[in-house]
Amino acid sequence: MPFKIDPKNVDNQQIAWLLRAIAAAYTIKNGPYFKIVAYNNAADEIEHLTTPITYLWQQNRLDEIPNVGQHIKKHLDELFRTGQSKHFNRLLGDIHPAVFILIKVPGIGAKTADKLTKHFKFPKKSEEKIIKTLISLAKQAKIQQIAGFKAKSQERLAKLAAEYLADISPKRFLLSEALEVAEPFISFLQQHQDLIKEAVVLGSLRRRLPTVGDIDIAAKTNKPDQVVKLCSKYPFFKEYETAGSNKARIVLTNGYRIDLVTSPAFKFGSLLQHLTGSKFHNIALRERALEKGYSVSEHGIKDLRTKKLHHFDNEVDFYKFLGLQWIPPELRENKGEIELAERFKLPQLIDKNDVLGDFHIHSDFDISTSHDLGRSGLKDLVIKAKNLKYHFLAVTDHNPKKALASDQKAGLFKKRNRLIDKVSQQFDFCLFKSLEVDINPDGSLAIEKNLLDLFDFIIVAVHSRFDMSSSAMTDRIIKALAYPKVKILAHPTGRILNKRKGFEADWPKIFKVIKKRSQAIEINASPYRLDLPDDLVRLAVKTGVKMTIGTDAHADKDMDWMKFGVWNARRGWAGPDDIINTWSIEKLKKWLKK
DNA sequence: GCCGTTTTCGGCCCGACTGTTTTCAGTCG
Repeated sequence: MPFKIDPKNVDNQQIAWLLRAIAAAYTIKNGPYFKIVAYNNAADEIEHLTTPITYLWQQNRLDEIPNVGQHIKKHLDELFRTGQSKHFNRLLGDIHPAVFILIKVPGIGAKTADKLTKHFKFPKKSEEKIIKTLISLAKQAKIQQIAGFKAKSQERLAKLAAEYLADISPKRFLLSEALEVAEPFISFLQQHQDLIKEAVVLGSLRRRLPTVGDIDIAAKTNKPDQVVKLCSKYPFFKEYETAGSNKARIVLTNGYRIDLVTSPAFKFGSLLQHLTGSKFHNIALRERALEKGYSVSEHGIKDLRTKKLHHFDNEVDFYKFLGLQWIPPELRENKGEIELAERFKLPQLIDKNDVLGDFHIHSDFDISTSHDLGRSGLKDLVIKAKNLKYHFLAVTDHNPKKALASDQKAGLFKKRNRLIDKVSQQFDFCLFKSLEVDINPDGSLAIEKNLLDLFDFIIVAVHSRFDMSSSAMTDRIIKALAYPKVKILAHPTGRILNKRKGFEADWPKIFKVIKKRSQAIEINASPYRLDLPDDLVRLAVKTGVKMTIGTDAHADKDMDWMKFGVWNARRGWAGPDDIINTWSIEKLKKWLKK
C-alpha cells in the first residue's frame, strides 16, 4: 500500500498513526524489537507535541523532537517534501491496509490484526466497513475456526470492535466531573476509619489532567476483602463489575465506574507512586533506578545485588531512596522534573492559598451584552469573594451588542461604574471595573475606542471565527492587543474540552508581544475550558510572560473553579510570581498603569 | 532506531492479565 499524504494538510495524529503502522509492520515481520519500540516512542512524542509537526519541519526543527533521530527525521523529511516515503512504502507495501485500521482498536495488536486479514477478506478502505467486517465474522463464528483463536477470543474481538464503533470505548471525563464522582466515594470510605486509614485518587485524576480516562482510588487497609465488600454499602452502588480479594471495579447508579485498589500501609507509598504515573514518568524513573542497580515496581524497590525488596509506606521516602526530591503529581510527565528533583531544584509551584483575587467574573448587571449575562448580583459576588479570603475582584461583563449607539453604551457603563463604586465602598472591598471585549475577525475590538477610558482595564478574547489559519489568527490577536487599556488575553486558544479543539496560532510570537506590552495571558479556570493548555503555561513561564487566573464565573458558586485554574498552572510549572492573582493591590495598580 | 556526568557502542522498564500454543504470546498501562 503506497502511503501518500498531503504535506499541507496532515496533522500530528496522522503522523503518529503512520509511525505506529511502521512499528506494527516490523512487529508482523518479526523485525528487531528495539526498532519497534523506537517507532512507537517517536509516535508517542509526536502525538503529544503541542506544535504542528509540519511547522517544525518547515523551520528545520524536527531534531528538537525527543525520540526522533537521524533516521526517522530523514524519512519524515522525504514524506513532507514529496508526500510519501520510499522506505515506509516498502515496509507497509505487503501488509493488508486493514491491519492499520484494526490496530486502532484498543486490545487489538499487530499480530492479531495480521492473522485476521490473512485468513479473511477485509475491505481495504473505510474504517467503518473494516470494523463491521470483523464484527460480522465474529457473529458468524468464523474466527474461532482459525488456529490461535477460540470462542472466548472471538467474543472478545466482537466486543472490542463494537465498542470502538459505538465510540463508547474510553470516553474521557472532565476533571470536575470525575472529582464529583470520586470525592463522595472517598468520604464514604473514610467514614470507616477502623477499616481504612487513607483513601486517595490515582492516575490522571491525581495529576489533575483537564480530562481523565478512568476513576482510580487507592485505599490503605489491612483487611482488603472487607473493604471490597464495603463498597456494596455505598448509597450509589449498583453492582460489581469485577471483584477480587484486593481490588474491585464497581458500577454506580449514575453509570460511572470506580476502580478500587487496596494496599497494606507498609507498601502504600510504592503503590501510590506506581498508579499515579504518568507512564512516561515511571519509565524514566525505572531506567534511572536501573543505572543505580535498583529495579522499581509497584511492590517496592529491589536492590539487584542483594535481591532485597525495600518497601515504602509513603512517597517522600520512595523518592528519597532514589536520591530524589518528592515530585508533585502535577509534574510527573517526564518533562524534566526528574533531572531537577535529582538536584533538589524543583520549582516552587503556585498554591491555592496564594491566590488573592479573581480576574474574570460576570455579574447580572444588564448592559445589553453580546453574550450571556451573569446570574449573581455584585453584592453576592463580593460576599463570595470575602468567603474565599480574596482581596479583589475584576468585574468583566461582556461588551454590549454592537448595534447599540455609542452614547447609550457610555450611559450603561457609567451606571455600572457607579454601582461598582457603591458596593466596593459598602463592603470595603477592591473591585476593578473591567470588560470582556470580543476580538472581531479583522482584529478590531467590538467596542468604540473612545469608551475604553471608562475602565480600569480591558480583557480581550476571540468568540467567533475559530477556523482561521494560524497566521491570520496570530495577526488578529496581535492587532487587538495594541488597543489602549487592554491587559489580558482571555481563554487564548478557544478550546472547549471534549467539544472544540483550540485554534492554532504562533504562540511564541504572541507571547513576545504580550511580554513587551506588560500584558498578561489568562488561564481560564472553567473546568470546561482550562485554557491556556498546560504546555503553553509552561512556555509562558519559560519566556517570562505573566498570567492571570480567571474563573469566568457566571454565578457566585462558579468562583470555586479557581482550584482548577491553579492545578492547570501547576501542571505548567507556574510559581506564585508567574501568576498575577498573587500580587498585592498596590502592585496590581502599578501594573495596570504600565 | 534512539541515546549518552560511567557509554559514539551497547544498552533499551516492569508486571498484570488474558487466553490458549501445557510454557508462552499478545496487549496494556
